[in-house]
Amino acid sequence: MAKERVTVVDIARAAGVSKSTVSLVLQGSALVNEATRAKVNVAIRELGYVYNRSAANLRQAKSKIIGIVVNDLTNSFFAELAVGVDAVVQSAGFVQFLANTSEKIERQREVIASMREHGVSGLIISPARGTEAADLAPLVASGIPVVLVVRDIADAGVSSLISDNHAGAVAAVRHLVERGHRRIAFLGGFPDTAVFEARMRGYRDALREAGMSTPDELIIGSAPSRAGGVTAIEQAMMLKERPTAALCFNDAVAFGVCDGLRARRLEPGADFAVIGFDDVIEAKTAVPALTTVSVDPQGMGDRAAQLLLKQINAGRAEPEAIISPVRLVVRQSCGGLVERRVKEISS
Amino acid sequence: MAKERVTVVDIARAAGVSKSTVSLVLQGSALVNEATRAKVNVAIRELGYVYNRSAANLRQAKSKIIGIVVNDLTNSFFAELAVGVDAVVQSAGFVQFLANTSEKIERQREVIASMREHGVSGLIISPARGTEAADLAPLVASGIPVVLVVRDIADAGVSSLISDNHAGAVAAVRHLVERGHRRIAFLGGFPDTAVFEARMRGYRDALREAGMSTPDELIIGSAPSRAGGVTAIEQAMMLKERPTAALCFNDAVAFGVCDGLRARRLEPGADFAVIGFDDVIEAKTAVPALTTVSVDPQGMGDRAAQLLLKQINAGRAEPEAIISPVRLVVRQSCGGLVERRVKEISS
DNA sequence: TGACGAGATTGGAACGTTCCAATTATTAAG
DNA sequence: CTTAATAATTGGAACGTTCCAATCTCGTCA
Repeated sequence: MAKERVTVVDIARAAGVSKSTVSLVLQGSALVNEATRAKVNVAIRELGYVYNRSAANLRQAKSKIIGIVVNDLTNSFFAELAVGVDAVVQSAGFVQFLANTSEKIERQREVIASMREHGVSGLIISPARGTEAADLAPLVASGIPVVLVVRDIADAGVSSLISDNHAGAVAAVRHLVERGHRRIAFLGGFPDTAVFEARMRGYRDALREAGMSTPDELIIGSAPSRAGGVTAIEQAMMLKERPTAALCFNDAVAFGVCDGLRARRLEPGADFAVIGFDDVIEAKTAVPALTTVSVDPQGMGDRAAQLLLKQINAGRAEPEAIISPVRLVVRQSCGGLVERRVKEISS
Repeated sequence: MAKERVTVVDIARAAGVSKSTVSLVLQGSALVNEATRAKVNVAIRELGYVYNRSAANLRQAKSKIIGIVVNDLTNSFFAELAVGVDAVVQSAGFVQFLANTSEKIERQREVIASMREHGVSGLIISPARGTEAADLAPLVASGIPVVLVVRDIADAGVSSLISDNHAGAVAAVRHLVERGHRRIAFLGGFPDTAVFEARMRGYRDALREAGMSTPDELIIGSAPSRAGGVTAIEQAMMLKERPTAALCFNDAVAFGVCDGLRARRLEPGADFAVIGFDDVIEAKTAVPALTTVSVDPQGMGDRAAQLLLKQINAGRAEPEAIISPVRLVVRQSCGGLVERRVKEISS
């Protein structure tokens, strides 16, 4: 039984008013009398009316849809980011298109086009590796607000929200130096990304500041995943002069490094210090709990969404580049707190 | 500079044809002459035309949007499920609305309503805890195809795709029994869910089949998360007669159980056998690699999307209840393969 | 009493597309 | 050369909403 669609004129007829009045109550206008508003509302409920946003946003240009495109939803950092965005966007009465690009530029192009066709009123993008300003040019030319997260793109002319990768890496390395480490590695990540570049620069600067050299052999790239971490630490342990500590590109790599250490019968925290980056949700509950640079993905999604909504409401806003502060969360994986840890667990 | 929207009549004028013809080339009709098609296409490119789907789907009822609502996107199982859905949905020319309910019924109601307003042509739902058939009634009455995943709802009258939880649990417990375990616990999960019920029943049936009793003290619920796993194993280790093995509600719990074991200086795999459920992506790379019942979330998302698309194309299809087969993937965390593992790593 | 203004309500045009029926141009058959 | 059939193209109505300008109904004030 293919039901006929119920439209505003149906409910207008049922309530004995005009469709204009119905439209007014739908948007909560103050112009309409309490009594008629009530009448209309019961008609709406009785007929099971569902609002047709396609029609509405054909008339007015504002769509109540925002798009979010992420490069790897499988990575829990991005999943949490999406959750953060979802929360604020939803409570602002918007709904989100979410698309996963799997780091494929072509896919990204397609989904952005598709989102434009659907009339999204703003876009949050965590760009795929290798995205260039030119890829976004038609989008920004159309005047749709865009917020880049996690990875910035030079000269794209849009807002961005990235974490303070340099400062985070500096803080992490300082901490390791204070703990007495002298051979500190930087493990994981693709060297051709801006994020890698920033974190690695922080690593180098902190070492230089401590009067230490930064031998290239201690910088070992890999896929930014758990599996990548395993291979990176294996490679590091092949060196004649092995490192005693590592700053990892991200938490996933750090977990992989822990796995790799255990495979060699080394206990992360006690025998080798490891620090991650991002502070994903598992970092706290892992054993040993991961010392990491907290980026708070959910909070970042939250802020990105706020920024986007602000720009949507403001019409044509100037691009802002926000650097999100970051803090080192010291837990057990970098050693030094071993006594406290044992005490906690036995209590 | 607020650009004027470019519409089909603009490009019709530019190409010297009528808007009807433009519409025809837009939908790739065979009716239009090659030469005019080409003319129209260059006009489209030159004017930077973007198709307005709102307008299109106001006229025709088919929307090219499907919705997916999940109860916890933070859990990588669901994130992977969403990725699986995204892949097939996208290559079918659809785009997905994704919403996260965080297990809140109210949130779920809102997002489903919102998706209906946006005219989704189908919905994949992993229902929040406590969802009842009545909650979905208005949705199914409207005739929109719905596929339930992961969690089924009795008498909802819609299709469902759930994994064979009972058979998976049976296989896992049989495996532990064959390895000589006699005290086997069931750890984690909320007891009031259908999934818990099915897995637990499989656990009981397999024990009974082996002529073993199933003391209630060995069944310990918790949040279905890593942290929940830690508390569950702690509780299990308080017992006078400790278990020597555990089937966990899901992989997240299993990881937590491993964490908790290590905190007690017990090595998962060697000193205590643990089996998970779901086979999330980290299960393979963890150390020890997790023995688990493989549910293949991405594949499940894939199949759910296929099923939904089939129903969308078929118009009004009969609800199907698909039980997705499941297999036990034996890795290192349940012991018995310890020698092989050492060999692998030293090679 | 008439004019005025505030408060409510309303009809109709407009948004950008698709679809139908109708038209024109082209070719083939008689 | 006419007619029929086929291939291309087209104008206009329709989809369900919003918005504007217009109207209607009161009560109030001079």
